[in-house]
Amino acid sequence: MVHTSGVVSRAELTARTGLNRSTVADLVRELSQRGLVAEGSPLATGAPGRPSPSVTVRTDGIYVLALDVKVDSVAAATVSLGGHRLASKRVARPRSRRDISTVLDALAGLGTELMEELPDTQRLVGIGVSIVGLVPRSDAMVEVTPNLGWSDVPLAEALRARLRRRVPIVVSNDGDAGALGERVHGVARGIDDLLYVSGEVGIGGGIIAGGRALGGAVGHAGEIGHTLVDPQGEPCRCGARGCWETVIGEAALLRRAGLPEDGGQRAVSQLRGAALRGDDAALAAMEAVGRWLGLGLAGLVNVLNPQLIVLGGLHGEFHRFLAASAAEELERNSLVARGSPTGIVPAMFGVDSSLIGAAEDALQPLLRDPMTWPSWNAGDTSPDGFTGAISVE
Amino acid sequence: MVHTSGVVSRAELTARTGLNRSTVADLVRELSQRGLVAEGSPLATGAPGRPSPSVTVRTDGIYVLALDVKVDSVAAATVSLGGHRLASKRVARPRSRRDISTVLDALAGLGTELMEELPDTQRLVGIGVSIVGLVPRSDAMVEVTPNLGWSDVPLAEALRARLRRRVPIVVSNDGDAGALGERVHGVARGIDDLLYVSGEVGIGGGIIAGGRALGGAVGHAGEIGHTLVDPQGEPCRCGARGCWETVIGEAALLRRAGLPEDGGQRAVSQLRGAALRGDDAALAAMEAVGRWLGLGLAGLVNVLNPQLIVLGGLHGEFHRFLAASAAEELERNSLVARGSPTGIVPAMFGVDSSLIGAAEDALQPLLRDPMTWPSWNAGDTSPDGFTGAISVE
DNA sequence: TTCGTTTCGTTGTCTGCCCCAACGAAACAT
DNA sequence: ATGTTTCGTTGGGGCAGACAACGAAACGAA
Repeated sequence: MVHTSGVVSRAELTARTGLNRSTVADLVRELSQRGLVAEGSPLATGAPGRPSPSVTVRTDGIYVLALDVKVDSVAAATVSLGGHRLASKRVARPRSRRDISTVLDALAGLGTELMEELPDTQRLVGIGVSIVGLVPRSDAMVEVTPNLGWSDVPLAEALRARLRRRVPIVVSNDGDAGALGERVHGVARGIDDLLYVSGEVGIGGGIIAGGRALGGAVGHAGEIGHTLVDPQGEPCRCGARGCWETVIGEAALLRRAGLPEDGGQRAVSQLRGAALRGDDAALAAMEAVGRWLGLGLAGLVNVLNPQLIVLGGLHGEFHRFLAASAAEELERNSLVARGSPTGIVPAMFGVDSSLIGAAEDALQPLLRDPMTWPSWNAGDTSPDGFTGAISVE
Repeated sequence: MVHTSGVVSRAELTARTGLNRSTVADLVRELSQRGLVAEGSPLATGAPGRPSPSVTVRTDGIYVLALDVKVDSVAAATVSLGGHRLASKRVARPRSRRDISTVLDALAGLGTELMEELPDTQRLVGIGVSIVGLVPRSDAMVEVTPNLGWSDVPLAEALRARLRRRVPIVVSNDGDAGALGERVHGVARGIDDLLYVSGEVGIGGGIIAGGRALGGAVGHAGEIGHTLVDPQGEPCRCGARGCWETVIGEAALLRRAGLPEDGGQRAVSQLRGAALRGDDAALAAMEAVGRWLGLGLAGLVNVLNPQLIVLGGLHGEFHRFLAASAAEELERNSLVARGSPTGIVPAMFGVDSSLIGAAEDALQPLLRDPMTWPSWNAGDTSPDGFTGAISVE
């Protein structure tokens, strides 16, 4: 709770947990002794009564490394409790290069660089990786990434060998991580039912239902880019025909705007400029993609009834140009949306939602049980650099 | 756990709960004192070691009344712990009659009739109602039932007035109830990720994800009948165009088979007969509907990644005729299904899945906390007939 | 400024849930 | 007949968190 809020009064913790004042005091003391939170002077509320001391996350105790693999770029960040990015770096990478080893080397290099910036007293507790591809829940083997051309990559192992840190490495799907990031620290804070759409070259998605990530039987849920919207549509990379991705993906958007559909980031920049200038073709392309976006969302809203739809990546960036037509089409085509108003908002973290989500994933074990986790007092640095459980995943 | 299993050994309860033997013994003793379970002689297992006594649900202690409103029929059942139907009755009703009061009178009459069959020692603890329509999570007001022509019906209140029993009444959507029923006592027992499709006049659905019902923001999730499958398709009752329902619903099936599309149960019977005889037109209709079924399922599987798909109602009945083509189309069109094999099976309870689910809903408060619930020993029958919390919903 | 009110932290006590260990009982295997 | 395995039973104990009483720290009205 302190992690998601950043700062909370102890009284508020009491109210929100439903625990007794004494219990909350005990817990806060213990967390404080472990170097995870700090108690501060009361926040001026203006309300009568004795003021309650504030509890703040410490950003100088522990941290996690977050890594992100997209089609056009890789990124890394060091993230502390509270979701604060201590440092963050994203570098473009040529789309054509399919050599896995090179990508992983670059990624690990980025991560190492950022970790070395931090003082020795700050301790790494986990590594979270988000990648555009199917990631099963059971292990860290990435099964298929149609948009990268990879398959069956033991990502966690490969990164462990390069990073040489004895901490758990968790791998998750780009869409799932984005949803998590936006829910915990972004625009969807506190929202229990949300749909996150990450539009890039392909369309990914992440679903949070009833406050929990929807993973499905093996963790493959959320592949919303491959829902059918037009049985007579174009063939898709996935083998089917008329997938949503084929009408709202980057290629479709560029093509409609009269730009080269494999133009990559350059073409997207051109499109952005054109749209901002009010160029007719660009705006028409946006509007048309917005309609297909809304049409696909209508089906998803009927199935999932989310409270909020968060657009990440491409569609988040172009939210202002396509949200209106998407919302209109959603309203027209969704029985559920008519009875349960569903907002469509851009992601707070832009392309970095999944990076924040990956960090959150890596923090999970600590957050789930901060008390039995080894303590990170500045004093007791173990020679090994890591004293906790050494799990592979 | 005893409720879902019917009979379990105490040792198995220990293993499955992770609790201590002593604790389990205590709990079983208390449940037994409350008249909810009975301890029996050990089941012959043939394994070495001291045999463990069996624990059975008592079917003569408490019961719930389950009610079900479909387009063509209404049904009632009295259901005990363990999901045993003590009595059950379904009556057809003319589809044209839209008079709400008449339907509710008939339904309440059915319920009263079944309850009066039971001895006075058996105590009613709740009433569960399933209905084909949108039911918000927050209250018992049924918002819209496109297929019945009702809107904004205070169903719980109306039934309370007719049934005159002071127990909680819970109302839920037909699809959600069906999914629950099949999961707890039917073909999907113990499966944590499943999609239930109830094909009738309209197509309803129920989703269980991660072991919990997926309700969405206001409880409207699972309206899978209105996902888009063909933007150039026919208009649907819901206001959109090309909904799944328009190509796999009863009307579509009958039309393809050359039967009157509003022929109702009679026409469906004719179709069944024709299919069983091997009539070409009937089989071709089944096959075509199976293809559309699989196509729609492909999208849903991509989004939800269920472990199992349960076909209820019409499609459950005709499973043998359409499952093959549906499975083929699913495999072809779903990226997720290819990596995570997804079975398609008919519902165990046929049209009554939702009836069992409604009963399960009504049992929930008792199951959630059987210890603080008032005890139902034969001795302490209160004059009022109900001693527990008197909640409206 | 003073005093009542409100809200909160602190401390000691207590309860309920569950674990644990030792012992004996009831089955199977040899 | 004896060892092995699995289990129920009993008494003891630990721990999280509730509860109640007291004092402290703010605000508002006189």
